[in-house]
Amino acid sequence: MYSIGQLSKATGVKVPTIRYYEQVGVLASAGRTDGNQRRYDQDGVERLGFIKHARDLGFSIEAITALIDLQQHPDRSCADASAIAKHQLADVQEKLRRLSALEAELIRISDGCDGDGVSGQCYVLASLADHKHCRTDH
Amino acid sequence: MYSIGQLSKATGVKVPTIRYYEQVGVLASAGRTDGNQRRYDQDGVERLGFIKHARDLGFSIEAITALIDLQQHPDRSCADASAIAKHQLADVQEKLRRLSALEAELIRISDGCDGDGVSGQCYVLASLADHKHCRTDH
DNA sequence: CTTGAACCTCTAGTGACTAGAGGTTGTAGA
DNA sequence: TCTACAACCTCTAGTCACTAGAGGTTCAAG
Repeated sequence: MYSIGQLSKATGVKVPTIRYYEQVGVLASAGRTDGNQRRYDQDGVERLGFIKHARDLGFSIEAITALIDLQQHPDRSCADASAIAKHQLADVQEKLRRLSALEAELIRISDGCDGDGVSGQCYVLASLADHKHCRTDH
Repeated sequence: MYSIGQLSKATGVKVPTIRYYEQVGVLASAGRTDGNQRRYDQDGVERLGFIKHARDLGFSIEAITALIDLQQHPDRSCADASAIAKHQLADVQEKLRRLSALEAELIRISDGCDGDGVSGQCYVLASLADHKHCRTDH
């Protein structure tokens, strides 16, 4: 059996975050000692590992709750799990697309000023003040 | 003179967001009518345009406040503006790096399951449960 | 002068935590 | 068995950048 601190070390998830996960219902409530402290078994370690891995991949708590629910019913269709993963992929790809445009613009802006001038002539400030400088849309 | 609604249309920033910007101090307080309604001049349009453009590029409100402060002093060195832009670029590039790794992993996970099986055999769920499936670190 | 769209302030909610206060429990060493 | 004290407990509030809604006031057209 693990205390919450030991579970935290085992999974790399901070103690208050574990309590938060329990509070919002993504992590099932742990058993308690007589003194009301949480105790976890190996199963608990695995469930939290699943959550951490999914969070690291950017899945929302809501999506993870749905995925865990599916995991609990091995006989159900996995169409939903597939859809959630594809949705998350689309989300990440959209963010990549947007960030690439931002990167291009920021490189242009950054390159225009090496910081040895004066604000009045600063290309960074001028670029931000006037969208027309921009090469991409964002 | 523009009312807050007209300023909103002119800049594409929502009315409550304009009030929020004023509240947190990134947008200077507007003049008021006798009836206490905000009124903006062309200068106000430009300042909000600057904020919007910078927000679209992902700069934090705090960074934008610093940039506007620099803009107000055209004789000051623009080293700080340059540093803020470079920092923002580094930030975006870090996010891009991370998201690219996530994308690769999510493609792998998504490709492993087309949603016509059963949860117990689902590659999506199996991958999330076990980090060992992963090709990249994240 | 009336109508109603647009304005005002204030509070609370979002997501996913993080920080801190104030109190209790578990466990190692004496 | 007692004593420290680290680790635990709950609860509230704060983070960021807004967004939503309540309840009341002002502006401008007809």
